[in-house]
Amino acid sequence: MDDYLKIGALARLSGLSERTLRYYEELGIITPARTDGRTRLYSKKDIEVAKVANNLRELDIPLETIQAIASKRRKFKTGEQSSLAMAELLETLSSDLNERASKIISLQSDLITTMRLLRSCRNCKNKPSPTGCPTCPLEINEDTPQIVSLIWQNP
Amino acid sequence: MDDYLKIGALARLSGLSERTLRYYEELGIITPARTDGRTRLYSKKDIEVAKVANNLRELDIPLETIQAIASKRRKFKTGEQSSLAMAELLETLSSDLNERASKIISLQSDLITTMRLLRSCRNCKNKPSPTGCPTCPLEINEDTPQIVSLIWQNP
DNA sequence: GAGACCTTAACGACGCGTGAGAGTTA
DNA sequence: GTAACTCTCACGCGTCGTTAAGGTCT
Repeated sequence: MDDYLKIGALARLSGLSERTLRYYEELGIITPARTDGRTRLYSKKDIEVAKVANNLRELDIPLETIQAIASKRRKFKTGEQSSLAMAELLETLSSDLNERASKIISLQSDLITTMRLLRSCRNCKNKPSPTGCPTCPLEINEDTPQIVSLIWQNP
Repeated sequence: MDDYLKIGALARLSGLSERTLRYYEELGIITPARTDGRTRLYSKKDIEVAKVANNLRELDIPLETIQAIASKRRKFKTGEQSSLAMAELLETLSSDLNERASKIISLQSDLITTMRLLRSCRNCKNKPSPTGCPTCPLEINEDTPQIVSLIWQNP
């Protein structure tokens, strides 16, 4: 009995809402046991699964992918086949993550450059627009990070 | 005339769909000119904005945030005020990205460990389940990555 | 009896995909 | 004039958040 959590306790522990936990059950991602009164009982394994699912969702990994990882193994008869299929899945995920990571890194450096440029507007009394401040350091040139174009639109 | 793109051309160039470009206009993120026949004409600045928006969306940064960055400046009268507010926005974004990056890195190392474990199932003829293969290297111990619990559920 | 839990059911937001039907452009 | 493009609705989906009603468990 002590080995099981009810939904509220798991929600607090895992960071997922009760609604979300029920929804994941609908999708077959977590399959808790039940009492006679239909109260969900989450085992230690279920708890781990909930945490992992939350971690993955925080990286915006689609539920479809999570579901695939959770269910793929059952579709095979031997460890051989299953491990091959699983490895392929994880490989795909891993290379996705690599792409994301490199995008994040390059965006980070753009952000830092942009914040440095912005610091030189610290005492500027001009109107913050291309027409109000035509010599603004934000005015686009070759070295300006792309993201500046989002800030420095007309008017 | 040559300086403007119509929606189809921009879609091909930016990676955003036509629908998405129209939606971003609804939100005020991109505001193209129009011909007399209401065909949208995107300037070079608009094109940059579209690309940036796409980059940010590929990192699952919410449109709300993109919209905020695109519109915040206009709400202030001087460069001073605007740059302060903008810096705050970018700061928040940057620290979000830091968190994401570190989550990605730790997940990546879990994935690599897991794929290594899976390689030892390469010639296994057992049924891939805790009961079918009780000595499986995936069986959870202290060093097993959390994500394995997603793979290695019952039955 | 109080508080946590159950189910069903429904509505809403976000970020678009998809299609219909009509109009524009080269 | 015709082919290719574009326009404006408008509905639908996934992933929940939220509220509600009415019941059950401990």
